[in-house]
Amino acid sequence: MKDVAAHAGVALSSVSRVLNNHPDVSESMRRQVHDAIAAVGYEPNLLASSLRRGSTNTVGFIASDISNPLFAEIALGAERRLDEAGYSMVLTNSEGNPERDEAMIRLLRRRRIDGLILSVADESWQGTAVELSKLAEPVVLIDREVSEPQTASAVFTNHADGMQLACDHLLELGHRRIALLSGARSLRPVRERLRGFQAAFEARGLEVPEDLLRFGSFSAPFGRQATTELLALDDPPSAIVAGGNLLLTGVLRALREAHRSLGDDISLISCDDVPLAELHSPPISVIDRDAVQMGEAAASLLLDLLAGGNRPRIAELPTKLVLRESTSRRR
Amino acid sequence: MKDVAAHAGVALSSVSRVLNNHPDVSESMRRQVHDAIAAVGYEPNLLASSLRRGSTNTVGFIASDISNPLFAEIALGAERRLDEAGYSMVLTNSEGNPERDEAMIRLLRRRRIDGLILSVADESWQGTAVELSKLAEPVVLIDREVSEPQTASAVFTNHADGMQLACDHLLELGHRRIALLSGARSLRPVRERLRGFQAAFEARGLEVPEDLLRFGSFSAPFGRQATTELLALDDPPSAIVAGGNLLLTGVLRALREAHRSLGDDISLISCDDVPLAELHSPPISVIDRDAVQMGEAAASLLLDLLAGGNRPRIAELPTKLVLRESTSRRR
DNA sequence: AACACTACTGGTAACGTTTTCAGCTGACCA
DNA sequence: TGGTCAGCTGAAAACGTTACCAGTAGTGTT
Repeated sequence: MKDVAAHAGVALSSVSRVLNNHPDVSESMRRQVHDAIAAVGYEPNLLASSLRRGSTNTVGFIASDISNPLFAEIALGAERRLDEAGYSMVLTNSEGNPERDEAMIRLLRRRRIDGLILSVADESWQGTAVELSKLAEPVVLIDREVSEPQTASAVFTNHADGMQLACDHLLELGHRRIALLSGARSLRPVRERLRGFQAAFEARGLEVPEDLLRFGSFSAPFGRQATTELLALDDPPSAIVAGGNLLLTGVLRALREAHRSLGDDISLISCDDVPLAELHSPPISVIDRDAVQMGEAAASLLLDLLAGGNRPRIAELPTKLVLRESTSRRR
Repeated sequence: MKDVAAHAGVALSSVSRVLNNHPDVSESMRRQVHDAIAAVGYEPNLLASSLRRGSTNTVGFIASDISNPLFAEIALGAERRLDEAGYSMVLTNSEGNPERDEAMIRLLRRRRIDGLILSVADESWQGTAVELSKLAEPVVLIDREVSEPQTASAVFTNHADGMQLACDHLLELGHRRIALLSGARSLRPVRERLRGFQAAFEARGLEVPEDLLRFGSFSAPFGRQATTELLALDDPPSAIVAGGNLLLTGVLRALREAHRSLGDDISLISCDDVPLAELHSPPISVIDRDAVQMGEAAASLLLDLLAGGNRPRIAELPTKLVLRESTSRRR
């Protein structure tokens, strides 16, 4: 910038004014400086600018698993919305590890991000709460409830509704032994889905098959192992609800290994629509939601807080049941 | 930091020395300062630090489509390796849009990243070359060849080999009318796969079925449309090779719509192993590669350049053919 | 002719670090 | 006793911006 100023024969501050298109700058000055910028090949230093301004125009996004297409879509939606508003987003990956969550929050805080969108790997992890409490900037949670920043906004999915619908559909088809595979109970979606699951049974005065509830992790290996165990029970389930696309792959592997015919021997509903569900034969029913829209909603809530809206807000997005051929009347 | 210094009754520079554990600092000083840091609740400002040091300890990663699990895995591998080396990675998404590539390179440059890993959306896009040429920091390309930074290292996949193997397998099964669906020719994998495809035919003295070659984009809609068109030909293909997981979903939709039975009416091989390929019925043969390893290799090459290795290097990773039941003898 | 006012410009002090340089102490040695 | 040296510490100058304040020139007003 000094070079530019010297080359244009003007003061440093004038260059700055041109760059930030401040109103108090004459047309001739503007031209002069722009010429000098081109001549010198000037490249602004955003570090210095951010340091001085006290804001980075950057928001952080911590995903718990970026290779899960669901999170990728959420990130996509958020980035689009933020981009429109002139913010840039830095995406990081905790790989489902709460300690990485901690480290990422700390790092982004020290990088002086203006805001944070995240979906923590474990809601009850203390370290995460500590790091978040040290963060003065606005926070938006994605499908998570944590104690610490009471000022945080959040975007929730109405998992309970979708699950109740799905479960009700299975009950309608005559299924009673319905299994539920899900992640750890320290995650909101897991608790909410369980709530919907129970509600469906209770609405009909039926007892919830507690022995068929499996809470482990949102991973393929867990889905496979849990399914194998369930199928080996004396009184095995006639229907399974898988709580996510990774669990689904595990379930399908286990079913294949056990030579069970989907939709025929056993009914299946999964959560979140992925190509695998649609293109499987038979096509698999899912409880779907709009992930891109979730990301957009999260970004909007954050932008609201960044603009000075200091009351935290909650956005709740719907789920919908997509029926395909993986569910059929109990034989 | 000033507060810390005041609280500890020492100089600013001493605090800095403690923080960067410089050798010239007494035990008592270290304790004093650490106590003050805890008391004051000091939080380092990485912007200031980076500005002064002239390095950010950050590398950028520009993916052309983060919701593609393949890129997500590459990013994962890269981030792990960089993390070990004390670098942090900021991930951005060009959404396959070369103009976003440009904008992202510019932004990261101005943020003063120490290095860049990227897979440009379009190798022949001028703007990208211009932005890259202005970047003094080391660059590693992922499966791309671009003119500009001659100093760039790159990690390539041996697509030609895998494709030749796949194609040879189909020829062996008696197929002659083999279609190839792929992305734009301005991408290295597309050219290389075509090369392997042609090589397989030429090795047997057969003519390449030029009318069955379709270059569009790595997207589901293109896969579907191209497949539909191919099936409607007077002399339709008896086998299809799909150049990626998104194309695959399009192909499968089109086949379903046309009521063709996979492996029976038509053979299919896809590129990159995804759960859909393995769990489809029948399971789909693929040309596979290790995406995580690609990311790690890219990071290693970059770290090498960052450590002062100024000769660009190329790493080539293998592909392997995984045969499943989507390929069968031509009837 | 003095004045106020607008429209612009230049100088300079921050922002929060790191790094260089010089200085101060005490120990050791001749 | 004086000198060298190691071990530590403090002061201050950067890094590249932005924002405040003061100033100047020109215009219009009374």
